[in-house]
Amino acid sequence: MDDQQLKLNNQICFPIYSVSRLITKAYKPFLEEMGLTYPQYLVLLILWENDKLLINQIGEKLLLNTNTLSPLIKRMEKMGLLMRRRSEKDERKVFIKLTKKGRGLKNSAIPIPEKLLNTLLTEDIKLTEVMLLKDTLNKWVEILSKK
Amino acid sequence: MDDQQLKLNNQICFPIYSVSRLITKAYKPFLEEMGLTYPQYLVLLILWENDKLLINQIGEKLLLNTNTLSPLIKRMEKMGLLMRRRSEKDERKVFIKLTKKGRGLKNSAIPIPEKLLNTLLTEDIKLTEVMLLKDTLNKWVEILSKK
DNA sequence: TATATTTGTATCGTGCACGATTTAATTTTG
DNA sequence: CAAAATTAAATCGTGCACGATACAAATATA
Repeated sequence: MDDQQLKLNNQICFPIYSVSRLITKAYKPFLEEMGLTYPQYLVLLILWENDKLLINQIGEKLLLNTNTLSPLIKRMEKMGLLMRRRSEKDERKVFIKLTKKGRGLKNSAIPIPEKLLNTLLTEDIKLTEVMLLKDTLNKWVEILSKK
Repeated sequence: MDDQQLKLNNQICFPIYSVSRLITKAYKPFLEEMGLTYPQYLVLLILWENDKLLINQIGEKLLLNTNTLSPLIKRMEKMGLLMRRRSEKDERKVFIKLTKKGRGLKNSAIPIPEKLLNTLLTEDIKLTEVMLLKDTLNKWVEILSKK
């Protein structure tokens, strides 16, 4: 039976799934200092770039729906990182805005990308490879998220 | 403030995390026909290659611990895909073995890798790129899982 | 051979993901 | 304008992930 393609080593998804989890794990010590999970960190990254967003707009950027984001954002509200406020013009909309505390965390986050990069780089993983992978995967995100 | 590296587009982890979820989603229609989730499919891939394994051995291959695998495997046992049997020589060990049903699913799975590849390939994603990415990420798994 | 340590698995609690459904507000349409 | 359709967010249920802990069996050690 021609089952070579069913071997774990030949799968395309398995290494992506594993590397995703391994890199999230690599972030963990840095994020724990800030009391954040990785998805919460992603929400902050977006809010540091955009001061005021709807839940849907955050979802578009992270490719997550409200069934994931609503509870996640409520947890972040409870942590004092952000505020939720209903739009007055359209009561269906909920604007998300950082609190001072949420904005303040940015300073602690500044060194993280470089620290993470350093944990990735080894004899066998060069900077050019990381950058190439990043560009390739960003392209994939574009293509696959539109399907 | 030098915060370029904090922009979502410059993150290395975000595209990996997103592509991982997007590809898992691409598997979904094929796996649903078989009544499987993606992690369950991974367990089957391993058991199709190795008839009889300890939970730990499955975990080593998938980089998952028993706190994830134990309930997952119990669900698969309930679905009639595999059996758990305590070793008689060492009562701590639990051997996992496919049932006939679990072995039989392999035939339905044979076409999946090619189907999935076809949903990935576009004008902008060539086969060589997929293969290169797979090899790079497999190398990363090796390196990162040993840290 | 008791005791301590290690090993293999299971359990617990929390936080995502995500399909499906619900609810309420707004917009469109007959 | 009233009914239908759409939109934005929330909720529900299930299944991972994973740190921490528990527990029993096996092994090592004093």
